[in-house]
Amino acid sequence: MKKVTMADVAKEAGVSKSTVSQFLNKRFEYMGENTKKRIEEAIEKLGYQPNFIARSLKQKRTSMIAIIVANILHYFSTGIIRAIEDFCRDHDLHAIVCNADDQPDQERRYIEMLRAKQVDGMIIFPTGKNRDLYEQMVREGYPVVFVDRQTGLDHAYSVVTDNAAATCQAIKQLIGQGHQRIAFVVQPLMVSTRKGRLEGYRKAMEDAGLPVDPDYIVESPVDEVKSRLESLFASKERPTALFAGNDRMFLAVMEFIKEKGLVLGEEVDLVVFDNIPFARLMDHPITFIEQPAAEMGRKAAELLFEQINGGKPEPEEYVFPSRMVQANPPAGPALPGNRVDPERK
Amino acid sequence: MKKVTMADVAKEAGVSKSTVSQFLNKRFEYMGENTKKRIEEAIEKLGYQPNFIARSLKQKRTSMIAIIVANILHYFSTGIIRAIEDFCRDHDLHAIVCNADDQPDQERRYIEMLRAKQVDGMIIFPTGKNRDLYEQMVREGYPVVFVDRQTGLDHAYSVVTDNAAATCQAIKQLIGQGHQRIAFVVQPLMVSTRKGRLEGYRKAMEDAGLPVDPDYIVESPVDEVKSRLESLFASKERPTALFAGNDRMFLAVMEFIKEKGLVLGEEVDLVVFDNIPFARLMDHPITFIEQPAAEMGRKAAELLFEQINGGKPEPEEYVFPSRMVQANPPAGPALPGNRVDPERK
DNA sequence: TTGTACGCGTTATCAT
DNA sequence: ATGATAACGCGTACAA
Repeated sequence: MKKVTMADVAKEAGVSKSTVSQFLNKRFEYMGENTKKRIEEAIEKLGYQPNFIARSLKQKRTSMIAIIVANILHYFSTGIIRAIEDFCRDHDLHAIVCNADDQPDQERRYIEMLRAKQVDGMIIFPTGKNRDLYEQMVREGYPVVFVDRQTGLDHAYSVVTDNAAATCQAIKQLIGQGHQRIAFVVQPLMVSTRKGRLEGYRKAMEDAGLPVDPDYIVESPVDEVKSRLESLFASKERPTALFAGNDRMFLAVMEFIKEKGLVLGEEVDLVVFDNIPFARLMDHPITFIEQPAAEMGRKAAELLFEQINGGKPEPEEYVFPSRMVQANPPAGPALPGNRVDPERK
Repeated sequence: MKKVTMADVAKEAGVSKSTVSQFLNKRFEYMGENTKKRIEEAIEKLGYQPNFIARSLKQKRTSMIAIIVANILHYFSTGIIRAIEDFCRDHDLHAIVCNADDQPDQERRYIEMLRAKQVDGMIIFPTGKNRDLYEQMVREGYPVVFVDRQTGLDHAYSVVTDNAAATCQAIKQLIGQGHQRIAFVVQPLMVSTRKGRLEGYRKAMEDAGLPVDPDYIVESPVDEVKSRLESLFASKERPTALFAGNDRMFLAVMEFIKEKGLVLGEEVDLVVFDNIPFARLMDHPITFIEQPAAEMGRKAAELLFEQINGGKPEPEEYVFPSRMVQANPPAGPALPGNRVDPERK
């Protein structure tokens, strides 16, 4: 019940605290075989467990890093987290995960708390609204890596995907299939990822000489998407394809499609930025843009690890490519009625 | 860049460390207005941040609790975690999450590490294989709450659901719909939840006077389920209904159903223990058994909190009821061809 | 009302 | 090879 300390072990083994400390830190070079054994036995007998808190106080390092994730509900986030944890397991680090729930205040609270707790470094999915904090950390040389979203800061380490390029490619594929009215459904454009994806959409449309109708750009919180789509479908010519900005948008869009009784692959095609675990269960063709979460998480962890150990990795920004994944590629005829043959223009 | 300590603040403000400490702990009772202001300014000027590590060492409490989850991939787990985090936010605690990945060794590693890190208590989804460790913690009076699964330990706090009763009810519903050959698909029966669910299945079958054919009890790791079902469907009379032991089993079972081209609600009915976020997107009728994750998480956090503060909550075991949720209740005729009218026996 | 001095459990630096 | 002692940054009697 009582905490047993190094001093207890030392007394039990008939040696001094420092010798016990040496033992624990595996500095056996000058240690006699039998003192070693005596200490071992004392530890065993007393059930001694070292106190990390005390060690951290002395060493000024906690062997803990923190992951501050903007929203843990994204499947992509958990993929990154798992990769970081794997890295940590192999490098004698421990990761603690905090969920900002898309709220900048929470993010700020966590960052401040974690620095007070002396975590050795952080990997942050920035909400985007705490630039002053981000900047301060970078300026002070505190180890930090930004993931998924860009901060616009100089000399900040970041790991992101090619949002614009991947989206552009996917939209071009839709256009190639004959789609001309493509709605772009996205959460409020506060963060770099969403802006990048929109940019890719714009580029694809413009490259194809298609108009970018602002009405087809549905910028809305997740819980309002259905009604926004409802009005879009009521007031305008219906889009023949939809782009969902991430996995949570996808759920909302799917609910809309289901309630509306639309048939995917016939009345409407769908592209989703993000992969999801149940993609294979979908009964209809959908295109998912998959980001390499595992590689990204690993790279972020590596970058942080190097900084913690005093390194200055180069380069500072890593951009990973995404790839398209087809769920249930359509087997039927090439051009359902709602599309325009791109050759027949 | 340099860490600024209480001593620096004291010097800057021209007072002593203890006065600064009083200030930080809001013991203003006997403090002069102007010393107070001077300290405030000094803190501001130096950008002082208290060091939690040092505080923890002194106070023997870290204000951190740990959640050790058997497998974070379960949707149910994340629901519980979120509820615990909410509670912590309101009680000046911080929760750190560790994923044992269903591996008892990992669980053991985490538990030992976290105790060394002096976390104030733990909420554990036990893998089931570390009884000695669990028992030791309970015996030492270390604050701990077990969630989801039972340990079989006396005087251990636990929060679980009525696995047997809920399963029994769901199976009875299937039987009431005319099903007689119901396959029970579950991961290896190492933990109490799975055993409880099987017990509920058995009871429902026996109560209805139906045979419990061991071939219909498919006990298998997730990644082997498909082939196990394959052989079952090849060698025996096909089951007309399936029970999936949890959400991951559900994914595997659905893949099987899809590959096999079976039509849910017609050729086969499905009951799943666990709810999932995309239940509403399913195109076919499925019954989900939903556990009250939020309430369970909250209760677990409360039980832990009370223990940390020296309380001995009563009772020790909390059993929460689950409820059935229908996705896409069938609108069509009551008795498709593959079922037997229960009245016509 | 404020300051002094010690303890928390460990590691680091010297001695021995 | 091992031991004595001083940090680490904070909280807290107790003294002033």
